[in-house]
Amino acid sequence: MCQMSIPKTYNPKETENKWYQYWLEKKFFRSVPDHREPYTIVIPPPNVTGVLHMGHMLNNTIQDVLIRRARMQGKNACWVPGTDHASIATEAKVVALLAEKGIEKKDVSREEFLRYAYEWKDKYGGIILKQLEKIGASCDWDRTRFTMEDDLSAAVIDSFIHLYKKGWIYRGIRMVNWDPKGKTAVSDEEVIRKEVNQKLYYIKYFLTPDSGSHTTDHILIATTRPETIMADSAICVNPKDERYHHLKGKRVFIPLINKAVPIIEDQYVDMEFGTGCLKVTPAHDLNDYELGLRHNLSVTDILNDDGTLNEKAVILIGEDRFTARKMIGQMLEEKGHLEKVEEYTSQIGFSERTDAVIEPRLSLQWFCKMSEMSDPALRYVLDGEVKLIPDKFINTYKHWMENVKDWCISRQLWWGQQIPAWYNEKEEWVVAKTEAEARIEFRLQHPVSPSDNLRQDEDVMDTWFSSWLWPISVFDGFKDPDNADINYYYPTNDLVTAPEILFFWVARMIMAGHEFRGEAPFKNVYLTGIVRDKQGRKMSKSLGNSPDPIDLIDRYGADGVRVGMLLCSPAGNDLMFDEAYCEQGRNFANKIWNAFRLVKGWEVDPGLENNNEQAIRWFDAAFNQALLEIEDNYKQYRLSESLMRTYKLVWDDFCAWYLEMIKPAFQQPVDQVTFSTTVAYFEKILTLLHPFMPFLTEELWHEDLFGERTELDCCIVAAYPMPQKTDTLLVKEVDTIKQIVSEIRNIRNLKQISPKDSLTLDIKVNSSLDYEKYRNIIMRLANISTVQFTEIKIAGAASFIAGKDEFFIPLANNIDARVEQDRLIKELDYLKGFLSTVEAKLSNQRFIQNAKVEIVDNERRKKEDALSKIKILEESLSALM
RNA sequence: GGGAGAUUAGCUCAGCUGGUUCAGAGCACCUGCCUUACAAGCAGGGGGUCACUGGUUCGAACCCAGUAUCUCCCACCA
Repeated sequence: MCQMSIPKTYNPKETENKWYQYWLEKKFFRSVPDHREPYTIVIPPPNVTGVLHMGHMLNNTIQDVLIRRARMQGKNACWVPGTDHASIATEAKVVALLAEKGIEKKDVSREEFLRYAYEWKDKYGGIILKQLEKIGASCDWDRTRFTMEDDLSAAVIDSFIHLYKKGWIYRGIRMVNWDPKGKTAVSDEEVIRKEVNQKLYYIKYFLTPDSGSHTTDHILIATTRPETIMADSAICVNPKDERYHHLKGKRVFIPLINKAVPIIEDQYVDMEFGTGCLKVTPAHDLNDYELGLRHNLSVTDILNDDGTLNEKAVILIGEDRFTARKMIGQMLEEKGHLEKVEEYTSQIGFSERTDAVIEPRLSLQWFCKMSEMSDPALRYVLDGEVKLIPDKFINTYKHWMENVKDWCISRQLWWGQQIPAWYNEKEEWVVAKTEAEARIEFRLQHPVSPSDNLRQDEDVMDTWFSSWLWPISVFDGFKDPDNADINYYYPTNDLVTAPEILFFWVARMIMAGHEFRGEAPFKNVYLTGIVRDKQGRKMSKSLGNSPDPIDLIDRYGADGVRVGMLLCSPAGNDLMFDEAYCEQGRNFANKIWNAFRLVKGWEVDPGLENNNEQAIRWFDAAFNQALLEIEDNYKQYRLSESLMRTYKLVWDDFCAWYLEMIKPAFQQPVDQVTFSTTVAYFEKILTLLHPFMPFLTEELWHEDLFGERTELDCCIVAAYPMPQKTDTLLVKEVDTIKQIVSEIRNIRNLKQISPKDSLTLDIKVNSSLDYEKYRNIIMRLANISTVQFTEIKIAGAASFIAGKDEFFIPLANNIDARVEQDRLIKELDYLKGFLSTVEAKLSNQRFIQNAKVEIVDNERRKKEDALSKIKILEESLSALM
């Protein structure tokens, strides 16, 4: 037989690369504006130096499913790929690379450093996009963008100037989150808070001699940061705190450096915490800074930008802040200043990118005002113009938008777009695109100031200040605001991203969309779950609990991994990933492969008549019913359920039932109608499967079973099936037939009758179902040699009821009357119990009065059904006795 | 400290407007099968106090209140 030439298992390795290349060659991913309806997704640009992890795998699989389906539905599907320059992360990597070569960042010029950075980017920048190809991502690669390429950088600069002119970007000294490892400021959103075990030091500050008191010679202060005592400007107590009233206006010495500072009073101090005394360190704590402003305190910054102590600290100059902390602890101990040390846990901020402990630091930075932009951005979501899926994120979004603070957008880095501000020797400055324009600006704004030796701001902008423009800039909406692409593709349709960057990115894109295009950048935001391991831990490099997606693809095939990924991705929830899901995906691919082998092996005898009409009609109905449910799930972005329904349609309905119904006996030919219809069904199934399993479906699509294909006749662009009217009655009838088949198989199992031994079946029909139509199907599926209709109960037979009808399998001497009896009694008991609950309902006057008519009618029907079944069972039982 | 969500079979989850024989699916498990498409398979089967306690209702997995546990987000308590 010819099927012998086809391997028994599907081999993804051989097909995946072949078809991906073919799709590329034939430009199926390419999209240009035309008359069709556009369907657009912009990729959340991965870090240019990144490698594919499970989060990407999930994210991009979802995008690919959506884009492939849209493409097959005849839309002009455009998926724009690209990468993000990720300033801190990339710069950190380049710094590390230089360090390996023994070079320090401060020893190279900006130009040299950027050369190294570009070298690194060119070497590793493409990796993640190549990896996306492996998963089958059908991006329009001709549109690949990079957030730091010239055009996109220009967009960043333009938007900066635009917002500056509006007064929404300003420069100022503020307390910022300082990353001492990256040596840069970061935004509030880039600070990750973690619970950390710390020590709470209780330190004695002795009163100055002129403050002498009869009752005390010192005041006790609790702090987690003893290394900052040298920066103390005051000691603060709550004015209501009677314990310290007598110390008001007195002064204490800072231990070790013996600097005198005042004791002040402020409501801010919590009397319950620690000793009720707070050391005020305006340079190194946001609250203290504000306290300092209120009380006119001096600000002493004792830290360098790398977190070491500077000369203002007086002692331990050059030591790292954490080393200094331990050393100060010891020194205080030695000098008798340390009362005690307690264990203490509290939340500490860490840098998102470098994981360094964030240092609150006063510095001169650029900020973007958020209040004007957050209002409209909030409205888009509240009005439903931008849908968040799942919608539980609306609340979080709202809360953030209503409490958003100004955005620190300057970074003390070199990798990124340099801030377009220009300074003269007097530190006066203007904002302008180029030095030449800056000079002009200077003459306008500072006519008497020198403007020849201009110097551009050293800092670059936050990466998110370029990625928030992404949906516009990838279509050159800044460079050429009225071009064909932006007019056609913008606003895009769906954005698929992780909830972690809802504020970082999504919210800001909506702001930018509104500000620069007057329109939100997308209609739907699908927020995926977080990929976790079986124990529920987030997958991360440091834990080493994340499988390599490429390795998974090697082992299970891209389709298998895609299916596995989606199977465990309930809409809106985190997903507990387990490789077993990939195995299930692989097995599914294999199942389809083997269904193909079966059909492929059939030979057609044109002389044969079709006697599978009912099966054929049924599968058509079953397919349509499934399709309706699948479509409904897609509409709600329940991809996992959409896939599961497809899975069951293929495995259960098509393979387990339909193919078994029509399958010709071994080495027997099949009739033409059955064959052609089955091939057509198979083809339809391939289209339904394609978004999930692009490679396998494309491979099968081109098998000659499906006839000649022209070059461009590919599954990737085949028409996606449209839901038709479904014959639901037929589906219901076949459900009954399936039940009958299962009952017979069950009898075989119980009586240990081999499936090879045929049986006979007698049916006592009490309903209106026309079993004649299903005679063939029952005979084939249950291996029944003859089906007879009977008016009376058959004695000495295994029996069961389906619907209202009775079925008998005569089993000569194989019937144990007792067992039969027990079975019947059990069923009877259940039915009687059920009947009594129904009757209880029906005899309840309040139920009759209050319940809807349909519900009451239904209960009556249930009662009748139960009664007639009970009657049948009782008769059968008495026949047995 | 504030807010949001969750809790249904061993695991991962559906269960939509309270009402159909409603307690489901997939996987896992158990039993029997290498039945010429597929053992990555076939057939059959077992498995649940719907977290707990009350309430509303003719009727609650579903609505309300409280309790417990978990997850996430936000927040400056040294």
